Amino acid sequence: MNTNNLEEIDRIMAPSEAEIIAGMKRAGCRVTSQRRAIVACLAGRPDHPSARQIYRDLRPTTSRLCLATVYNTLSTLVDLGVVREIEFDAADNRYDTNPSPHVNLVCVRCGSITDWGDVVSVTPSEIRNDVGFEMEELRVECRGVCARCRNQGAD
Amino acid sequence: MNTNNLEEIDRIMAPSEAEIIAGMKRAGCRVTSQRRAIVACLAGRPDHPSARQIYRDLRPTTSRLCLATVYNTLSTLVDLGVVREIEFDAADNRYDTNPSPHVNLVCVRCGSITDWGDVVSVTPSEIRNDVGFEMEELRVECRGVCARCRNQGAD
DNA sequence: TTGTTTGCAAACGCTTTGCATGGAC
DNA sequence: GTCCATGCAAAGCGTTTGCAAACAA
Repeated sequence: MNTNNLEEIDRIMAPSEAEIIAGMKRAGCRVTSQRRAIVACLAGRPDHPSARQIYRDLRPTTSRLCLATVYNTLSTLVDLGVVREIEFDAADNRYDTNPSPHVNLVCVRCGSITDWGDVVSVTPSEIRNDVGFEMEELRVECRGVCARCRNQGAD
Repeated sequence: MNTNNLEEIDRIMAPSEAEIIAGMKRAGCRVTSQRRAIVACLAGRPDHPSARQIYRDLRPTTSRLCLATVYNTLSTLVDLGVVREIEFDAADNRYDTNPSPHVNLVCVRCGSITDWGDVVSVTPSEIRNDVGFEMEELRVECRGVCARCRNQGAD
């Protein structure tokens, strides 16, 4: 299987805003207006914004929001397992609501991160039997130049 | 092919201290005592130390060394293509002298990073034809618990 | 001698924390 | 009414930078 439409993947696999909110309530978290806005912002977009990006996007329309709250909320969502943290750049974490294994295509020029397909070549049992390492999560990051940047810069 | 002895991989694939020094000279870089010490420290070990770890290890035996120099030297080595930067944790970059494609086994308990095997499932042409993304580098990071930590903590 | 590299210290950017206020339950 | 979440500001931490001194070539 090789699904090559990333928006389709997101629509099928990623939890919706309502599902995330429901999960938070189930876990005993309080659903504040700020958290609702952050979840809506994250669940609705196909890219993988950083905490700062989310803050900048939300600030004009969200009353009473500070950056620390964005960080705290994202941390909560990561703990809930509904959001994945991508340490793409040492100085800018990105967040992803797509829990299925996939390749992150990271553009080194514009910094965009998009999803692509799935990865099945590395199996937990293979690694465990070999070196005793218990795999919990697989991150595949493909660094390069995205189509848009390739078209813009003549390189 | 599946080479499962990571030390063997390092010995075969990773450039030696002398090779790295030679490469620096070839590129017109000056070989200072600090740079020599940093290269020796990095080339001789199978793990993937951070800049701070290198600094701490070298400080007792290296006269006149500061952390900025470690960062500068590592940056130079990355530019030369002889060292790879691994953004494993948002607040602690790791450096790797193994240029061949492989899986980084990252232990979420002790922070150790070891190499494992090779990865061939994702091909640049496949991605290029699909979404126009020009792949330059593939990073595969497997997060989990290493054998030593599994044995220590009863989990 | 020349120009790169170093040490030092300060700056920088992202992230976390402490505490009083505010709001969800 | 309780207690968790927020805002604010300051601190924390890794990393980078500016500049004069040191040193490889």
